[in-house]
Amino acid sequence: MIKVGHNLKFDIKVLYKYDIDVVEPLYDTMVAHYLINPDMRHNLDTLSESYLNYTPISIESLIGKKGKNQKSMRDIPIEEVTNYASEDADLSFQLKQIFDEGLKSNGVKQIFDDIEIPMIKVLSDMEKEGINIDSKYLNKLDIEFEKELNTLKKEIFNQSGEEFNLNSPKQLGNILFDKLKLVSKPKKTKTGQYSTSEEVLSNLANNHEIIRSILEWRSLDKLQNTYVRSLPNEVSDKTNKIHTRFNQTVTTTGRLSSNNPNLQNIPIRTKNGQKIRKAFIPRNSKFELMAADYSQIELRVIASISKDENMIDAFIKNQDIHTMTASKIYNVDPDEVTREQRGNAKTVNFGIIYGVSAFGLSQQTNLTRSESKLMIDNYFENYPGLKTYMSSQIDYARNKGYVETIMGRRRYLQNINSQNGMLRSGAERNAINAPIQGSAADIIKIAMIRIHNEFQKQSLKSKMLLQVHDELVFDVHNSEKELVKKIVKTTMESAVKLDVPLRIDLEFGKNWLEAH
DNA sequence: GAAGTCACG
DNA sequence: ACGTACGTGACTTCA
Repeated sequence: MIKVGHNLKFDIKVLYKYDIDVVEPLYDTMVAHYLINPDMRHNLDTLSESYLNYTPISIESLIGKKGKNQKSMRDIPIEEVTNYASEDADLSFQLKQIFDEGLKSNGVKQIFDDIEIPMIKVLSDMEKEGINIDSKYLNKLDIEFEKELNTLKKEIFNQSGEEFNLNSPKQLGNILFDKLKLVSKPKKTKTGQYSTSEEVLSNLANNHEIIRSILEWRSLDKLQNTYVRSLPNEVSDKTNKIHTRFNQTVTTTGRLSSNNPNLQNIPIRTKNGQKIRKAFIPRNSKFELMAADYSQIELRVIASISKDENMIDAFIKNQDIHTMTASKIYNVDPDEVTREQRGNAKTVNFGIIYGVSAFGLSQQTNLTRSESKLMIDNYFENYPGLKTYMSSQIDYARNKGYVETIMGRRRYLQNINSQNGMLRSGAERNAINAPIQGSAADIIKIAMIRIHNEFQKQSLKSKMLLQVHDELVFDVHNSEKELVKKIVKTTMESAVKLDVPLRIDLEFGKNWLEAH
């Protein structure tokens, strides 16, 4: 019997608490509408108004306005709740009839049936599983960070000659640019305030000692507030684990997002950041964490869909793509590519995925704008297939009004024919980026569904816990290490057939940092 | 609630 | 000539 609902993942998780396992087939109208138009809002009230011309009973009329006086559903007479809940079910059922048509006419029925609907149970299971963290360790880290922050704060106030609120960009801007007059023409934000962003401050690092201290204080303060102090508060009393929520209908490209807390932006790039990653641990001593991430998935996707022979060749030969790119654009032997050349090539490769501009590239490198332009021209001469592909994407978007991923997921581009040049070029960058980012999302979702199925089929103790766009994190029982490794590696690498191989890196560890 | 900033892919 | 990298979520300040 098919279960129709709006945001079924929520219902599934509630019912799970009462030991009720909701079995497929499922039909989720929130997910359906996300595929029909990912850019729009997908809440039931809005959809009901725009598709059914009906304004539902508001939740606020039942339990009151948001705030501390808001009642709970428990406090409401059963008759009222019944009325509200049945309307909810009815609306979702009515929307189904409409979205059935929409899914078909938009060509997204298959991705709905084969990817997004199966993902609901995969994500429900990941969320209810949760991940273990070492709160004691984080509390120790808090003390360590606190000491360092105090030292830095004293230095900063000494150097600025007065105390102020370091968290206030406004006050900081006044100190740096009015009082200390670090530059004659400070960069402003769009509201006219002095910009004190990391990007601006880094460029001033040699102008005054205070800058280094501020940058260090900023990054440490961020880590302390967002992770070290917050994560322990997110641990569930019932399970002793952190249960993030994976949003399936938020991004415009098909990626997931994660919140409450966000576990897709746990630090890794800095030394201090890595200390935080160490706090993510297996559930007990019989388990280890295992992380498996796709290597260069977005570049492999663009190589394959653009059919560019040079880029395909590099991936088939399993060469370092950034080194190969540097070798081509600087016209030197791969062995003679310098660190700087490889670094620049890497930036261009990323730029390609985002829809490069000479300006953007010059911002990200130490190249001038004209050097950047030469670099890009040179790039396209060496990867001519990419240039052709990119213009064909833009043409396609202009004609059809949307672009699509390898699995047919669409993104509509309202501004692709706009008279406003800025809006138009923004849409053009989306026309290039969305199919790449979105295809990578399709691929990892397919892998997740198959891995989840296989784990269930074999009744494994090991569990999939997290997805971070191109990475999956597992809690693996010691007795299943080899088996799980094989299932995950094979499934991820064979999720789809491209013109280039898909490769993954996979490691075990006693924490998330070690598994990376 | 918007703006600014910064953590991640 | 003009403003620009793609996609997110969380925290703090300030009007």
